[in-house]
Formats: sequence, C-alpha cells, structure tokens
Amino acid sequence: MGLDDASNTCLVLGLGFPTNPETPHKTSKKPPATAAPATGFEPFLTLGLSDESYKVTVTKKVDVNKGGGCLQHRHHEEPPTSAAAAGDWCCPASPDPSAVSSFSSGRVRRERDFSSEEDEDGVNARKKLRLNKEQSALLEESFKQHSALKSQPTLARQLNLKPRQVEVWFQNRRARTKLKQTEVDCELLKRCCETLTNENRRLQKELQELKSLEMAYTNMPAATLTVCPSCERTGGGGNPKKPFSMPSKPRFYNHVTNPSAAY
DNA sequence: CTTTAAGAATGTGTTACCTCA
DNA sequence: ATTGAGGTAACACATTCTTAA
Repeated sequence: MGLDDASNTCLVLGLGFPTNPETPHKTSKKPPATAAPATGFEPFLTLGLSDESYKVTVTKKVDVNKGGGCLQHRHHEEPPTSAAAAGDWCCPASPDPSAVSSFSSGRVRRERDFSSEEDEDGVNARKKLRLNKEQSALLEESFKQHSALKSQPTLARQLNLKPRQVEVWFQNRRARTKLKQTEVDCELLKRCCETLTNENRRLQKELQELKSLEMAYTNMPAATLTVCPSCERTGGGGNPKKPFSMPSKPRFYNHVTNPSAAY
C-alpha cells in the first residue's frame, strides 16, 4: 500500500501531450516517435522503468559483406573536391562490424558534406559559429511559425548561413524545447508526488484513528452505546454488532481524477 | 586562470517513402 | 500487379566541443 509499494514495481510515470498540429511531422514522412511538447497542456502520466520505456536499440541492418568502410558511399556519392579532403572524406574501413551499420544510410554523407571546414593547414577543424542577434531572432521567429523547417534554403540565404547550419539549429532548438518541457514536467510531477504523499499520510493517520475508535467501541458494553460521536446517530435497538449505519458516501476525494480537490 | 552553462556541430539509430529488378 | 532490397531524406537523441560569461 502507498508509495513504498509503488516504488517496488515497474512504474511508468511521465507526462504526455497532445500532438501539436504544427509539429514537424505534419509535413514529414515519418510519424512522431515522441510527441513534441505542444502549447496545450493536457498531461498524462507515465513513470519509467517499465520494459517498454527502455529503448532497445537493435541494429536493424548490418551487412558486413557490403559494409566494409565506404564501398557503398563510393558507389553513390560524389568524390571529394580536393585531394586533401579525399583522405578524410572516405569512410574508414571499420574493423568493428558494429560500426558498419551506420553506413547503410546516406545520412553520413550529408553530415560530412556540410561539415568539416578546413583550416589553413588543411586539417579539419571544428569551427563554431556564433549566431548574431539578427540571425537568432529570425530563426526564432521562423521556429515559432513552424518548428519544422520548410524553406530551409531560403532562410539560410536570408541569414547568410549554410542550409545545414539552419537545419542543425532547428534540430537543436527542438531538443532544447523538449528538454525545457521535460524539466517543467519533472517539477510538476515532484509537486504532484509531494501532494499525494501528504494526502497518503493524512489518510493513514485517519485510518489509524478510526481503527482505535472502532476498538474502543467494540470493547464497550452494547448498552452504553447510545450515540455515535462522529455522526451523532443513536445506536440502540438494532444489531448490537452494527450499532451505527455508515454514511452512504465516502468522504474521500480522488486527487488524480479530481485534481481540483487536491489544492 | 578556471569553471561552467549554453549551444553549435557531429555521430548514430530509426522510420517512411521511393525506385528498381 | 506484387514483393523484397537498397537508397535516401528527415528526424530524434546522445555526445562532443567551442565559447562567452
């Protein structure tokens, strides 16, 4: 009974939201893996650690015979433009078969195509761009309209950025939004848990009191039982074992289905 | 100078859709 | 017409790494 019991089970607790009609998946081919936080807030609760909550990652397609470094890429991608880049462009033939799976997708090419600006030494240096205020503002504005990017090249041109940079910004922005929402949800759940704990404590106490009352009354001679102190009903003349009739309705609120009663 | 938080960039896995044999 | 395999795009998520405070 109570929270202690719950903590020993495979709980599923979390907050869910209705899918936002403006979510990226509206135009995407892919259905949402997780519903993006929407403006409307109608949470449902699920608390991990059920089996289903764990995302079991299974490599779906691992073909070692075909993998072997960048053979696939060579068939389909354009060669690097510079000799210096050629060394880095090619996917290394991985000795680890588990690494092969990732090359089954064209994604790798995309990542490399857009990235890895070379510095003066011809070595790939990760340069980090700092967006200026106007760029950020415009991106934010665009994000407010659609959290999924639709006119990427246009926006990129407007911002004087690479399309990939805009794409990355949107991805990270979505992630940040989700993280923030998760933090908010976490706080909400904490408060909810606190309230329920207090309520549980109160009910336990009440139960204890009722039990001791019951004990006191059952030990009393039936003749002395005339008036119930809590409901003020008389108990004489009836069944001596059930001197008082119970109130027809319980006096408890369900704080989950009736949350307004909890505060 | 060091620490730290923010966020840009990268890597990886998954899914839907398309083409072709 | 159907089907399975391979390719591609788009995305989520985790992580790395740079930078400014």
